[in-house]
Amino acid sequence: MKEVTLKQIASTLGISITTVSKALKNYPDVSPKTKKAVIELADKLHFKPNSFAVNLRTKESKIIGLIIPEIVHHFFSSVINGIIEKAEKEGYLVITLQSNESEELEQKQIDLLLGKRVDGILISLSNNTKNLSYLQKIIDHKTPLVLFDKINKLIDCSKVIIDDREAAYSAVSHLINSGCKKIAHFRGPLNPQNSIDRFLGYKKALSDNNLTFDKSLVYTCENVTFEEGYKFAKKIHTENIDVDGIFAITDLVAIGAITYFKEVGVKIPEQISIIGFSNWFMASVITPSLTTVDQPGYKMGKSALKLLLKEIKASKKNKLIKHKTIVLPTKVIQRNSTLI
Amino acid sequence: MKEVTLKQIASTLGISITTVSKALKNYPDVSPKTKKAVIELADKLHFKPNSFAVNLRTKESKIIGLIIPEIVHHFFSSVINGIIEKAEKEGYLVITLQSNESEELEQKQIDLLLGKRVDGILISLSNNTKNLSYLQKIIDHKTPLVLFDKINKLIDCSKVIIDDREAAYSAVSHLINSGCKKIAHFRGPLNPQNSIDRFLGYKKALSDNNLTFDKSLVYTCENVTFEEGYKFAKKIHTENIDVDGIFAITDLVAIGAITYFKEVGVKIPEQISIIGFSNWFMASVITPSLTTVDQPGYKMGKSALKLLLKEIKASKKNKLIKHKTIVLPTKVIQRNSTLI
DNA sequence: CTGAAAGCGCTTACAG
DNA sequence: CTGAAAGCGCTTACAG
Repeated sequence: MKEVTLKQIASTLGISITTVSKALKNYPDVSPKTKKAVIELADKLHFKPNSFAVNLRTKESKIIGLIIPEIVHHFFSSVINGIIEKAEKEGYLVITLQSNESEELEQKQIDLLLGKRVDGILISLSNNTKNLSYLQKIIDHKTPLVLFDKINKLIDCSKVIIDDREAAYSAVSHLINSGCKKIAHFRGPLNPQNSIDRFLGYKKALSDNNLTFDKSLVYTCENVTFEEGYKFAKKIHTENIDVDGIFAITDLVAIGAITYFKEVGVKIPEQISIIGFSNWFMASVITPSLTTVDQPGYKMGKSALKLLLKEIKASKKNKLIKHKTIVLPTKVIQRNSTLI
Repeated sequence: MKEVTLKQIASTLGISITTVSKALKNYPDVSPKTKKAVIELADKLHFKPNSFAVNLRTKESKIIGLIIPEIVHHFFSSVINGIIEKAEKEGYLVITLQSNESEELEQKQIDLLLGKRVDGILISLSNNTKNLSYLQKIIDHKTPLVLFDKINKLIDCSKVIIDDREAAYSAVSHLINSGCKKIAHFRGPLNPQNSIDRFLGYKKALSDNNLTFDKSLVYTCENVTFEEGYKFAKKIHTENIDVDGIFAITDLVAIGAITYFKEVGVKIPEQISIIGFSNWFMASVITPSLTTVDQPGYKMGKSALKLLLKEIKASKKNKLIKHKTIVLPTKVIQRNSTLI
């Protein structure tokens, strides 16, 4: 099938390419008669402007780049959902890439996206990202950038996050209010900001409630997996460590712990209470159902895209951009893995 | 930051744009000396060819379009994972869209992707897709198309699928071999091919094992949700319907049923066996763990992309394309929701 | 109201 | 080995 071009329409109608282009874009300086003729023929031929040419002229791709650590992940897939849905409504398409928690891949992907000349970039950083020069490169390149969820405070750009410290504080307070006195924390890796913040929220909740912080009760999940939750639960059980509550960095880790305790007959929540983080669908269907902190993925995706679009529009007009940080609310979802 | 162009490099070096372009593409007819000078300067200036211009000239976008019914879904997110990982390795980026099981949206998205002039399109059809003219449009447009998982047999293009009939046959045979005599089927909607095929596999397994097919034991899940699994389990229980095994169209539906039976104290698998389909991660962590059919999402994504790339290459050379259908193997994963 | 012309930044067939 | 020129298909400032 031959592609229809402006030239074709122009020559069939015996008018200039300029006039055809203007007619299709509804410029005021085209006679209604000409306009009508052009539009009719264009419709008939199913004319669609060649986006390659339009891109080249307008210097816009109408494409957003998105980099996340992992796609097969309830929270992140919810974020993607929010992003691409909103983007589509606003006339943008989204290229998604997965860093697989690799800093090296993430940097390569940033280059790919800049090379494609996407109009803006959304990133949730990998856990291992330390070198910020690539993020700075995006900014120097004048490509609008919004970080979400896994952010880095040192980068000067807009951000969409939850208040991880506050959310963790609520989670641990919930355990304390339900009677827990010795609370362990299965924390995330040492580098990412949100794993640091959740840890700090845990610590603060303990101290505000006059419980002593015991660093031997903090277990670090390097990869934030089911297996690690299982492993640390086993450690606590077999070494007879005195713990009556666990705050896990994420539902997956919590479910690993629950699975172990069930296997060995430790009663949840009677003997030990467990609270997770994120509110994956899974949390509601396991036994016992998991008390957790709801983290609004879909909403986060939508906000991040909205913010990015605003910056794209401002940057097109060469307006000064004031970076914003949006903090979305979270809440504890009470289920059966903690006492009421 | 000013973008570096061929023109700039050419004028700094006092040579022509043509020569610069050739040097960078390592054409043989450029002197080593010139080549060296060009490459060095280009490196120094971090030159990257403007992809808009390249696209316009080469008529290639190096972008693949992907449409799936739902992103927040273990199976589909695994497929996406396979697709974008493989694509990236092969020098392609992927635009993902979600049809939300809406035929109308799906058609709009096909138009969007064709408008963007993607090099190829991958689709897993929505459950409600009946009008095939849009798929035909892709083919008429000479844009390579590969359907996967949710396909339509009437479309003449390459496909990647599992043998749903065979897989369902194995699932139901597994129930029969473990002693079930009255097996219900929580089937999917009436339109999609794979829900039809799974139903046919169910029927065939019954008849091959001399069990009579009873259509009152077939329950149709319109939306294939947890809630529907729950609802039909409740119906069976409260109406005292004589059933000792259930084959559910997907793990989510199976888990809905398990959840209900657990609430009312029906023992699984002693009183009723349940087998799901897909092998979501969730299936391994609920209680009892769910016997299911493993459906290789990641692999399917990879194969579909590979096939598409082959067609893209062939079509660039105007070669005749022989469409292929790849059938990936599945297997029953025995867990605790069925008797051993 | 219409259109000739320049230009976006590249690639490539062709001439020298 | 080098480069002038055409062209990909559009947009838009400008002249008439």
